[in-house]
Amino acid sequence: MYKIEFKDFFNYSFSLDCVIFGYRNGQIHALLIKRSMEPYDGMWAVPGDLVYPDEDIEDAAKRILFELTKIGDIELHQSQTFGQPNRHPQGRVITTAYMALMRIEDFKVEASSWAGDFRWVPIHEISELAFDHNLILNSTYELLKQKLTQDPICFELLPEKFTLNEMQQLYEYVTNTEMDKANFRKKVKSIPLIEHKEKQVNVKHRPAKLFSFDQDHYNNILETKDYRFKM
Amino acid sequence: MYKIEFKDFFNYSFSLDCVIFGYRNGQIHALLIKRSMEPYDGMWAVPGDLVYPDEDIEDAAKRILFELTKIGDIELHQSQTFGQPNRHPQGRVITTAYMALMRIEDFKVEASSWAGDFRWVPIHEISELAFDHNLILNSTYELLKQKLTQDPICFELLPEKFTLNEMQQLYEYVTNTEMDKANFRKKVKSIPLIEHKEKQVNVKHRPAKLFSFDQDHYNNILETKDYRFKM
DNA sequence: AATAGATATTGTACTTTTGACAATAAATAT
DNA sequence: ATATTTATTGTCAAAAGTACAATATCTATT
Repeated sequence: MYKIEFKDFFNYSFSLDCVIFGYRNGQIHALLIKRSMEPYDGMWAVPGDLVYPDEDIEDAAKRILFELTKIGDIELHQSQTFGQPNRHPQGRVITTAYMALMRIEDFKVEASSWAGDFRWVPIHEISELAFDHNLILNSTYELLKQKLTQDPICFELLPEKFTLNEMQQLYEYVTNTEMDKANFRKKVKSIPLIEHKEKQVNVKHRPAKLFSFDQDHYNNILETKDYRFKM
Repeated sequence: MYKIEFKDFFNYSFSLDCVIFGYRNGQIHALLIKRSMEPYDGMWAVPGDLVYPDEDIEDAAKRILFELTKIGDIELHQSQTFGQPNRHPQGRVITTAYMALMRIEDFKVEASSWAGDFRWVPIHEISELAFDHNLILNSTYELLKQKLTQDPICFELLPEKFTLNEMQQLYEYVTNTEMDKANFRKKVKSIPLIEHKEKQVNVKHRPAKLFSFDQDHYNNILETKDYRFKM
């Protein structure tokens, strides 16, 4: 039996992986990058990076996200932590996954940030990824689906102004069930949304009313009513 | 600006903290240990330990739990990961919390395991703990409360055979609301429980029927019915 | 301007679930 | 036998959920 010395306990490394989901064409996509270094050179992966020695992990997740997308001030949800001893070929690296949701059209490429290529890939068309990233991605997608039924986060995926049908399609997609329009509307009516006078444009039929979600407005309403989001 | 070298990224340490909840006298308790070494010598803390270099983190959580309680084969739920740079005075230690639920009466002390003292402390009477363990404990208690409404885990806290009133009291405790007996029963009736012919003994009134939860039985029923636990 | 086509939006009737509260049942103690 | 105490079941109205029908409002076409 070998003896473990104290210094052996400071031989770990710690990384973060940002699972970024976006919604487009009725499908949830994940943002993947193509690795341009070993290990797993050339393979697709969830964007991640090592945590700096003096950096808080939540800050690190924000930094990585900003370096990649130039988007700050976005909400991050901690997902799970993965620590199989052999998950990284170059040493003991434990990783925590964070989840972020964004509108794909808000995403602006910044050449400087990542050497390799990147892609939005529909969640059901993702092939083999580097490391244990398939596991990380799938677990985090499960978290997303769960959170969508409990918290008003679908609005982070939908356009700033959206129709109720767009919202319904998103829920039909993630739950994989068809829903009745009228009944869906009844349920949504209890959510404190902002109702615009504007309507859809460039459609060749009756245009739908546009709605949006405002966190402050939502919080204000919740102080008077007691309402719990549930879908 | 200092240059970070590759080796600096392998200067971390990684620990696990096991938040163990038990139920007794109508209150949720957490198992705490008294530290008998620096740092925070003499303070109470959530039991935790460093992860061995070749050890999977879930295995580590099971090991720690077993060393402490001699209980194996218990379900562990990953809670959150905490990584503030200064959370450990002796270096950069990132920690993942795991949650375990048990019946306090099943707990057997083993002198060999932990030098210091230990205690079951009611969750609302916990004072200042070592490290950021108050944060860890509170966050994990929130997770417990949330899981209790979604998954059939209350049975890990209740006695093997329990009455519906005992179950109701547990839910009244965690939600901090009084519930109607009749309506609580109606809700519980849809959960596939085992109903015993036995009744409560040593009570000076009409004895209540005893129930228990069996995971296999539960899973079997779920294959035919489509039922989703919800409290 | 009238009409067809398409989707948005509202309404209605029925079923299921929830919530408040009353009534009955089964034990112990006197 | 009766009082006491808690267990368990029943009832009824309100609320929420479900299926489906009816109406409204746009564009495109004649």
